[in-house]
Amino acid sequence: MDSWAAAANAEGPSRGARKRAAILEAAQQVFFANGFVGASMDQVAATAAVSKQTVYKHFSDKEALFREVVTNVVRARDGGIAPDFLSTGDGPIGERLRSFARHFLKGVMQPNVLKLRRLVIGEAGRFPELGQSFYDLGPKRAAEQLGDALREAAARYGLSLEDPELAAEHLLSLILSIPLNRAMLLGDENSFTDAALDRYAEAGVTAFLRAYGFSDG
Amino acid sequence: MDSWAAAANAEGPSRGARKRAAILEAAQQVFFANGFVGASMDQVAATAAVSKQTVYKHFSDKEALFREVVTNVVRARDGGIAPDFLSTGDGPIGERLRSFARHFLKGVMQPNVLKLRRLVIGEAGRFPELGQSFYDLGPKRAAEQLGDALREAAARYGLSLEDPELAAEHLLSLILSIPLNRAMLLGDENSFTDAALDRYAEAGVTAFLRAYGFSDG
DNA sequence: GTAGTACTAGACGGTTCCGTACCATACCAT
DNA sequence: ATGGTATGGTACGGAACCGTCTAGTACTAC
Repeated sequence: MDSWAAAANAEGPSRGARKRAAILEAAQQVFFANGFVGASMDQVAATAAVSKQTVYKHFSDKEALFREVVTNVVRARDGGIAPDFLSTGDGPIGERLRSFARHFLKGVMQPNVLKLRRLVIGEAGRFPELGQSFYDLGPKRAAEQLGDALREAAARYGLSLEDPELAAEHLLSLILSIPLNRAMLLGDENSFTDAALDRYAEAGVTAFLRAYGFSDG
Repeated sequence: MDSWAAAANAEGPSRGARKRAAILEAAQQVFFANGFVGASMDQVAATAAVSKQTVYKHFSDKEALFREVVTNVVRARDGGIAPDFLSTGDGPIGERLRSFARHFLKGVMQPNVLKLRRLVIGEAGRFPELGQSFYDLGPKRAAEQLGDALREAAARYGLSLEDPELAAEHLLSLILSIPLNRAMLLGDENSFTDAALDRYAEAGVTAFLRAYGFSDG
């Protein structure tokens, strides 16, 4: 009879879980648009089509909700970057890096990731631990994983990388620093086409290959 | 008798100008610490040791004061970067770039500049034109000026730079992307020593010279 | 069906904040 | 000295917001 109940009984999330998810998504939207101080709990409740009481039944207060939103998005973007790079097996280093760079840059430049980054930077004073989480699971992880991959690749090419993680950070800087910096300061309307991002990826990889002595291919 | 009045008559700023400056400095401090929404006008007045009435006599409202603070700091850091690079005359390109890189990185990583950047990024949605100003007078100008200098230098070395501004942005990325990214996300306590910054500058310039075919020296 | 839980809708106290108003006081040119 | 102006101290209206509370309603499990 009740298809909702049936679906819920079969496999769907419980009512509470559904409400909770709706609140988190609404809160993400509101916090992304207005920042922590600028967002109001009434606005979150209204956007989630939920009573304010329900919001406070799921999250103890505004700060807790904010932390949940941020760590939620950070975790969603988790999983690391290594697969992107390693999946292409053992082709020529240039193509592997270019493929990785395009994919990675597209990922980092997604609107939600940009909004999260702006939010975390803006609230770095109020929530230092969130900045730390973002850094550890984002740039830090990327540099570590890419550094490992670069060391292997360099060995295969008979090159010695004395500081693979620094090399990785240089590569990441060359790839995404230009568009990311622009996006941070100029807002979301001023976004990039995929083709433009690909050009930054290509140019960054090309410069990196020359800087670190990899023969292009 | 009245040394203040005498000084004021001789050369000092008027009383109004002094109050205005005090308000701007206090507002800078309060906005940097709490963001636009988080800062209160009462706090600004108290920090400036000034009545709130006086604040509103000099600045029409909170937004106007905020804009003044930001454009003020942006202008203070104006003057461009070209002098740093060009002043060293026509020595070897490697040394000129290393000297420039150390100086430039130290400038960008000053606490006030970092705080301003965080503030502008955090409020980019509310004040897009401030992000634009910051970008135009900061990264944009730096890339343009450095691009010009690089084109000249390349010509002298018999190299052809097909896109000097991209090369300049690559150099700037290599120099400051790593510490700047960290500083944005991890807050001010986690700051860098001058020696650490110098290492980033050196490593970035070294990578750049190899990437763009300049013989090091 | 029925008990128990989750939810809705709205009001409320307490607080904060913006921008203004009022009046007394300190400053400044003449 | 003195009149006019800038400022200090403070209170106030109006609004927003957080977190709580109260009653009534929908849903879920048994």
